[in-house]
Amino acid sequence: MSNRVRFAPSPTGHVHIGNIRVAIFNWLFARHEGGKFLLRIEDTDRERHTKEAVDALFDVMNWLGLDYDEEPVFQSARRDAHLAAADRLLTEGKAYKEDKGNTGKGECIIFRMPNEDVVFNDEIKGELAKKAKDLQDFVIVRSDGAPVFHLANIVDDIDMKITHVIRGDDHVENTFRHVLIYKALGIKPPKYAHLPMIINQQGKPYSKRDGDCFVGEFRAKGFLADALFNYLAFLGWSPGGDREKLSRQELMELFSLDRVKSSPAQMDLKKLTHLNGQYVAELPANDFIAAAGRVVENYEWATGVDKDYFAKVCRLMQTRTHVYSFVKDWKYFFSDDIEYEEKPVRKMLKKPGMKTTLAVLRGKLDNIGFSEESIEETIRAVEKESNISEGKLNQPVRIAVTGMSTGAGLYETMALIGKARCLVRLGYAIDHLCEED
RNA sequence: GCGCCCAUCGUCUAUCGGACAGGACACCAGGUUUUCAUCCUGGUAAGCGGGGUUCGACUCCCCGUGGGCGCGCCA
Repeated sequence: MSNRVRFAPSPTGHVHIGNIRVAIFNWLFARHEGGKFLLRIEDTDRERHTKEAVDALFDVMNWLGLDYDEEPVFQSARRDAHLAAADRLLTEGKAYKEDKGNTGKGECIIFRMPNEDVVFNDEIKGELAKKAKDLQDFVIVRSDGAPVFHLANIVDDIDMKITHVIRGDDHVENTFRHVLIYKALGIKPPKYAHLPMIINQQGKPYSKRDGDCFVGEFRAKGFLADALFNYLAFLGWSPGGDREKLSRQELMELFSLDRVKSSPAQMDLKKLTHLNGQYVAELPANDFIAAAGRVVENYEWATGVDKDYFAKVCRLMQTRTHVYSFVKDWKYFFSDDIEYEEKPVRKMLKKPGMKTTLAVLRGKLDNIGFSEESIEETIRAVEKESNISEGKLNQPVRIAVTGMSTGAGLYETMALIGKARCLVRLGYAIDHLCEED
């Protein structure tokens, strides 16, 4: 029989990065093995399960290309099956009823731990064992009649014929109990593989307070699904070679559980950004234009931009856009109300003689055709006249024209922005940013 | 507290008893670009500590230390 794995999230509205990585590993395993990747929505925690939360989950999975093979199973719809299993355990004496702790809430059903040690072989961590004395009886059905996670999870896995349970490290302790339930039910447990956790900058488990912990946030910031997928696949796993940028197809072919590490991995935003930049750079120009266009819609300075002009800006900026959010710095292409970086202004513009030099340059630029070549020639000429070494005038001009110290090639940028605007900005810099000579 | 797990450059990792411990991100330096970004080259940087086992340990074992997880009528 072919392998069957499942991703079994409890939808809360936001999909956590750690959770989605579990989904990715399950997906990769299934696709590598030619098995089935199934989805089960564990929506039994009534108060948090909403239609929106489930939709958000589907949306994220779809975005990342995590396609599943059969209709998703909703755990809430399987209550009868869970309860039937509990009844069976009850009649066979493997569980009992009790008002645990005399709460007055009524009787719940409690699984009776057999007095025996438990051992299972984890595909990643190796043999894991637990002494009988370290395990206690536990509730499987609440006094209000609702099945508890441990029971529901197992009964569903059995019915879905799950062969490998690939989940987070935080479930290791549960597994000892789960193995015992399987045994009580007379069913052979699946194989288990526990993935190391993802930790934050402080080396602590990722929490909601860390920011950047939901898939939606990465998407909103302009990370590409393929890049995030690639990056996450390499957290806690590596194929062993020197390559780190791998296509989904390659990842699928290379993936195996025995190369998953068992120590936790820290998320590195810089590295993700770098990887993402590589993916962005090789995007077809039109895809980039379309995506950047969607981002730019968020800024009033880009309303009503000319399509051709925008395409030209994109052509200039694509290779230096590591993440779409960088588009926020494109304002100077579209508006004269630019924001100046303080430090470069101080360093490059507030220099003795700069005011005069820029004024001379402005005067000359006013009389040329404003092609890339002529702009360059003019700057060179002014440098010579003003006794400035070659190339040293570029940065001051860049700051004056764009407000920033980095960007695309200066001449291309100026030519694109256009003569009129460049002159206005040069004028502003001369009057307001330069030091009096 | 008890139990289980984990431990290589700052970070992600390779190594599966014998190599100058390799790569990537970040960082630094140089080169290219008469500017910026890319790009190229080079560099800094690691086996938690202590015992064993062995001819030989990052690798195997034990003890510490540090960290994580679990010990719910949450999932």
